[in-house]
Amino acid sequence: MKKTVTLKTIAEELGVSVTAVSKAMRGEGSISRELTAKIKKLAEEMNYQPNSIASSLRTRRTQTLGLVISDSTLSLFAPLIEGIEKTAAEMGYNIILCNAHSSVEKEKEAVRTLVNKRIDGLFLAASLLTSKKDKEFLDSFEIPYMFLVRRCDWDGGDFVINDNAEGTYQMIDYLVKSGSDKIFFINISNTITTYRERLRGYREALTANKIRYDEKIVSNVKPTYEEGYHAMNKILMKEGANNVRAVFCGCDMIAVGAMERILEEGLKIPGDVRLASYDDIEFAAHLRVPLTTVRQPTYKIGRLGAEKLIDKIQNQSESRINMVIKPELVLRQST
Amino acid sequence: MKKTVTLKTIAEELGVSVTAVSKAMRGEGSISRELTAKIKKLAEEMNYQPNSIASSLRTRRTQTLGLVISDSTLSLFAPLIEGIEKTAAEMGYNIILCNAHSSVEKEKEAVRTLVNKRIDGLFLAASLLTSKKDKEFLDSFEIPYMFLVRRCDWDGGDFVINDNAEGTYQMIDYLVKSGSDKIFFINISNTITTYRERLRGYREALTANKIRYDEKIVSNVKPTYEEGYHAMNKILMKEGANNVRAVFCGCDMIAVGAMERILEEGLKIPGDVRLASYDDIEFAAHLRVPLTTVRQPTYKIGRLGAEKLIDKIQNQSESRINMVIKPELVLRQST
DNA sequence: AGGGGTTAGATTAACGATAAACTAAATAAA
DNA sequence: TTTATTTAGTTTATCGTTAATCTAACCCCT
Repeated sequence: MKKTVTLKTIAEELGVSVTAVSKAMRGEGSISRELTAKIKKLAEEMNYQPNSIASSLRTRRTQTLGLVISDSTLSLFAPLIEGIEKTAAEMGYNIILCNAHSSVEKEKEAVRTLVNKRIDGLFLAASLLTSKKDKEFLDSFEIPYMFLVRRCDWDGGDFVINDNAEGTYQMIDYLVKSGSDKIFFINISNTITTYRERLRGYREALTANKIRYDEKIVSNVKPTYEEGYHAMNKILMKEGANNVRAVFCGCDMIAVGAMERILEEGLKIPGDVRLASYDDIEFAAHLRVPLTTVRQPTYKIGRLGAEKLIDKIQNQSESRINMVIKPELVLRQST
Repeated sequence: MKKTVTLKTIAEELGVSVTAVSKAMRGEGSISRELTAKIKKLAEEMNYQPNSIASSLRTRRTQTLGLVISDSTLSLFAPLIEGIEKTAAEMGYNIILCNAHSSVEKEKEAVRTLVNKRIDGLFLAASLLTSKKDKEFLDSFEIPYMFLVRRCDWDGGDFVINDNAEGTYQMIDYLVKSGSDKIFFINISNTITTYRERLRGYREALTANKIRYDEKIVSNVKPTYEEGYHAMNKILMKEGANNVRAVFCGCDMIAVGAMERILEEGLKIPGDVRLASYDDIEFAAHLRVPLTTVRQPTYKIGRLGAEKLIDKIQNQSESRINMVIKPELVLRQST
């Protein structure tokens, strides 16, 4: 085991001070061109690898951000992660990724671990720590944090989300205007705060179109294929296949399950049943029936979020970041 | 800005040494029950957050692993990442995620950055640094590293992959035995070393079934929807729609593009064209036509890889890890 | 009573870097 | 010529831990 090369190794070799080497490597302070060149050359030759840990301890900066994904399978968030990682990398930051597997306790644990690793900032994606009592917990660490995809329930927090009520409103409005008046709604479960905004959009769109809200055709399930499938099954069993003409799902994963069940029943989409949902996951265009859906621009949310959080870290700005991105209807074959 | 709470803060408050507090917090060494309790209580009250950076500097362990994804969009690797992250978390490690966006230089840069952050080990997923000349580069950092999904080209490296030749062989063999003798092959591009193994499986299966290998019906494209679509387009244009009866794609993303083009032509799958591919991505069962494919168990690869690498780190074992997982045929509607 | 062993904690010295303060020489300004 | 300023470094202290050594008190045994 040969000794690791540090600034000191280089300094001794050249008979200069450690500080001189440190400054030369960073191109900071006043070190002559010649000495800088000599130092860099030797560092290269010795394959010197700066120890970011030591540097971080001293500077109190790690150039690392935490990203906690809480509530869903990772694959739905791939574009979000990609957006965050890309932007962060461009700005000189790395990302530590944690998955909380839908557990509040795991999520808190992840936050603690990340804080202990002295991340410069934290992203909470689709977090479960959105209720007011979580604010104190998050604030206690005194690091900047930002919610993505799902917003916090208190004012003054930073977040980047899409306008769920608006997106749902537009979709329902479109469905009604194009001929559907009874729209079954398989919403995401009410443990996910977003469910409320989507429900609101649904109700407002109905009201605007003078259709009475009927809670008997609204259900709530977890955002998975299986639950979508079963929810759809329940609807078909209860209502009879002929009486289901339009279904709106709270997210694409649910819609994929519902779609499977509808096709299994021998029904045509959109001929017999019109099906729409929310998110626009990557494969929405290539599903059994290409899916009409509301696009939630997760990649963009990631990029914007990262940009803003890093800006905040670097400029210690106190300004609130409350971005609500307009969603976009994507009409495909399923309606 | 109130002062941050450190071991020293606690030690002074209680009039004991910093070491005593350190030991008590870790439950190591000999500190009395009473003092330990007192220390932990105060730490809790002061919301003490251990500084892992300082600890890492001293212990030369960061409990952090690097994961570099090189060559494809993140979403295809979501299960892999999930597998790695989950296992790592269970064993007390965090993951820093880097995306090299198909650039060798970016990948090297990512490795350097991670090494500088003193990760305890490194995963290279679908790496571009698999050729022999990259060995020296990777070895120079003196940290354990492991290839996932795509193996290195030299002996003695650690990797967990699936048996690409075997999987392809089985699929082609199945296609032939079930009636197809002319199987178009849209393989992944030859910049991806895996292409060779899949080609080998293809050829061996043909040979075993006494079919002559015809390089004119084999093409190579990047693993994207667009390139799959265009490759299929080229085939249809050149051969005429009636002369294409079976297509095997080097990965599912290519197949999704090819499928779209085939359906666009008005051809039925599998009636007119049988379509199969490799990977079994999450949505393979829910595509326009549910896709017959070879399952590459990426989640499992992630879990196994993480387990083995961490074991290696913790026990400083020198044993080689060369795991080749048997792939599995998943037969669906498309054939 | 004296020696050996344990227990509970304190002291000291790193880990590898950087910030802050300082110095000596060179250069510019008055 | 004298003073101020810049340049090119050095010295010292510190970031927050932990490993290694050490000490004092206590216990047990013969």
